[in-house]
Amino acid sequence: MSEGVVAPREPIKRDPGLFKTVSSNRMSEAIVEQIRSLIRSEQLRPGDRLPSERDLGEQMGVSRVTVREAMRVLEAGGLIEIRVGARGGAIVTTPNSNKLGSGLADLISLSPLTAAEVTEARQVFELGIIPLVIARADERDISDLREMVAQHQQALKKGEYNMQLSAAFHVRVAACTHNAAIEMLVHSFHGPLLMSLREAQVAAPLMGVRGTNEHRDFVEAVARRDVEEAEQIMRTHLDRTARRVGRAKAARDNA
Amino acid sequence: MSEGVVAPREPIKRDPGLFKTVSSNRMSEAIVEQIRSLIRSEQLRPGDRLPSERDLGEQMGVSRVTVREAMRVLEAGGLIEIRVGARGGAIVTTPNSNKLGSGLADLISLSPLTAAEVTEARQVFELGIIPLVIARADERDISDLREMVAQHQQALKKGEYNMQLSAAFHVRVAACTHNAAIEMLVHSFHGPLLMSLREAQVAAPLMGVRGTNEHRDFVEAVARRDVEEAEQIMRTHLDRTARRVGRAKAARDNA
DNA sequence: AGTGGACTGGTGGTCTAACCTTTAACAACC
DNA sequence: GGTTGTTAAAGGTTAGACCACCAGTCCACT
Repeated sequence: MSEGVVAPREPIKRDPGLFKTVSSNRMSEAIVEQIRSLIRSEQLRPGDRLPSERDLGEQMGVSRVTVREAMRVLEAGGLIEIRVGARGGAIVTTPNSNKLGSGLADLISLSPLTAAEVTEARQVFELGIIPLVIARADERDISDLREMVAQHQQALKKGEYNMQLSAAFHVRVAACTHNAAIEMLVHSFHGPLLMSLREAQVAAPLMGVRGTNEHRDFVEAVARRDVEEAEQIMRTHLDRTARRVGRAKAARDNA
Repeated sequence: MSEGVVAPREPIKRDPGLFKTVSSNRMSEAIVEQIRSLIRSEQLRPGDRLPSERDLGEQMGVSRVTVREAMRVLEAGGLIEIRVGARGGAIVTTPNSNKLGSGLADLISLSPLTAAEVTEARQVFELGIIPLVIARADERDISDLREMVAQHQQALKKGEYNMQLSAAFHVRVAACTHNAAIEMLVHSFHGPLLMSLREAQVAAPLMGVRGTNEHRDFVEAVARRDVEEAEQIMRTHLDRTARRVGRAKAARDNA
């Protein structure tokens, strides 16, 4: 009797992402979504200025505090920039990989990822793009790279070579793919990584000489469209970095 | 006369980062920094509950509104989770790749990247990790993958196969590298991609059959530790996806 | 004529003090 | 024993006020 009738079924568990879970019933969140979608649909473009908090609140029928919370979220997400004072207000930012990189850096430094893991991911990626680099690098790319290497070797002689320059080289190489996503990823790899490698750099000042030489050889391999050689050089180059990360970590662990 | 005397020099431009630009003066930002550093230094650990907004404001000598803005920023950054109701409050979250991935997805989807670019980056990365996958996949990984493939083929028969399942497979493959950074990256690739592919999926219902078969073959290649074969299969698999993205874009452009 | 300084209006930043909504826990009731 | 109401604690929202900041304007003094 008690069993047969309309068994009290479990709440539906399948299709967990079906009902757009959404809402959270937070007005500020709704505002965030609205503005975000306006930006996404390009009805709001980088450089545009949003109405003032007071106006926005009035137009949307919410209080200023609620609008402000939405602004905080959008600002934290790097979508808008907020300026105070006359002619201030919220301004839609041009999304750049810097923002993305710094956001990434924050999350990475707070996440349980180790520098070794990130380095390995970077190795995989930077090696993987080499065929694309070689297939797509044009004259401009190659002459840029050659010039960059020359400058770096100059800087090295003056003792001004540093990780930033090295990072710039790797980013420029990635740019040879003419794929903004790849460039951006490599760019962000070199953000948090720099932080965790700065200590390592001090302990390994020789990196500069070998590193820049490898950069030079790599560029020439690209110029010759020699995939094998380029990969070989880059693999060696990145492996050394990886080992350095490993050593830095070991040193820190012992300290 | 008027030229020679104490030329009105330009304001000093060198050392642009000398005066540390005085940060923000925003109290809420100071609170964010304080709590963030508490989390970073592990004085606050995942699962810990922060004091209530009212208490926090009292302890820090600021109003509740200000505390709330800080909470919004921390929440947006994925550092805390906020629950309403009794025993609610701000809880330090365990940083997981989901949070990071969704943040990434947001930035990617708002940046001027095309689906094709992201897809290509994904191809590079997912192909690049295959040697690692094969080197490190253990028994557990392989049996998990086999089981997953079986489930997906079941789902396919019932017409319940979808992009989410496919994405889950690729993420599980990445997890075989036992590198959290790699897993996270692949995970985040499959966020925005899903969005841009949903339309494509409707137009290409056959994907499921071929796709799951390729998944199956790939897993067996991994089980045999056959790098060449695995790479070959995955390359074909990803190429088809890439072409589908291209077609979807073309269709959209024509519409 | 040119410069410096005060003024003004609009903007974000913060505060106060209230009220509403949601939720877990507990107590009371059937 | 299970359901249901109550309560207290938490976040969510509102309204109104005040302050700090900043660009532009204008005026007085040099």
